[in-house]
Amino acid sequence: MNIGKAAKLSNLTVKTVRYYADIGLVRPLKNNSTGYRDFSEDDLARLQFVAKARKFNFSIQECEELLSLYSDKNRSSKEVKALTLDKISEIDAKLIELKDLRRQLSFLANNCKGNDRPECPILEALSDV
Amino acid sequence: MNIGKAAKLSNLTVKTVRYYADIGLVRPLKNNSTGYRDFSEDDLARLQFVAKARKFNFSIQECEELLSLYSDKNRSSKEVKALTLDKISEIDAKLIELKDLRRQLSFLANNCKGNDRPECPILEALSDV
DNA sequence: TATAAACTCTCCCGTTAGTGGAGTGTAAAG
DNA sequence: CTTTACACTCCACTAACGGGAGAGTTTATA
Repeated sequence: MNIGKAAKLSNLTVKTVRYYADIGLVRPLKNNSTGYRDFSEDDLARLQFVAKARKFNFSIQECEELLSLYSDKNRSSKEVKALTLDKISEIDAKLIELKDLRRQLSFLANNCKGNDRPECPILEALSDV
Repeated sequence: MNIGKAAKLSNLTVKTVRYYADIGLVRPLKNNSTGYRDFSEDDLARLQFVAKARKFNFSIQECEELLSLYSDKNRSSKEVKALTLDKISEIDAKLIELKDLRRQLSFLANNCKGNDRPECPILEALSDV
């Protein structure tokens, strides 16, 4: 199938699919006369897989690892689970960081009157070394 | 002062300070004979301000806005507070997204035995369109 | 059949906020 | 006087695409 159809069926943009082909995440055949890419059902499955994994915050490289595990019928579920747990840890770290940030910003915002006067504890905090 | 000192006093790398000078966030004088940048106390204050604001997740552009409010003695604290509240909303949105992601990944991980067998509900979920 | 619309291609630049390195010049210390 | 530390510019690279130009291809319509 052409790139437009592959994109539609995987919920990706044509640009993104072309990019994935460029970096070798999928390897569609190429029509010699037109230069058009020809995506197989397997290519489509990979695109759909990646589209989903990307939504789960997996990086492109991690998607590649997952894909190679996916196509390896002898893989152990252990490896996949490890990758997933790593990703959860990453998310946890980010959550902690963001919560802390939110706490600090809220504190500053709560102490700022937010009126027409220039006194501003937020700016004071930022300029305070 | 030279860039090394400015970097040290603002807890930034020399590379980063040079970058901030390149994009005009600070405008140190330049020694004509040596080409060395010469940072004033005011430049330093701006660097320190930005270093801190960046830790609060403000983008460079937002740092510029905050800086211009900072140097405007007639600004109203309202504007600064609005920027801060926007940032908090942004963080909230990210928190929701990450929590949801975590929930889904945990669910998958919990259902995956993580052993030497190939059956893996994580991969199944990713390949399931 | 002619033509217009829709689709595809490659190439290049821009995004964010810097980091790394090469090659070269300057200043301070021994 | 030489080594060392510091400074400079310029270029390339990062992640994951998006935008747009300019050109070729396929399909639909008049």
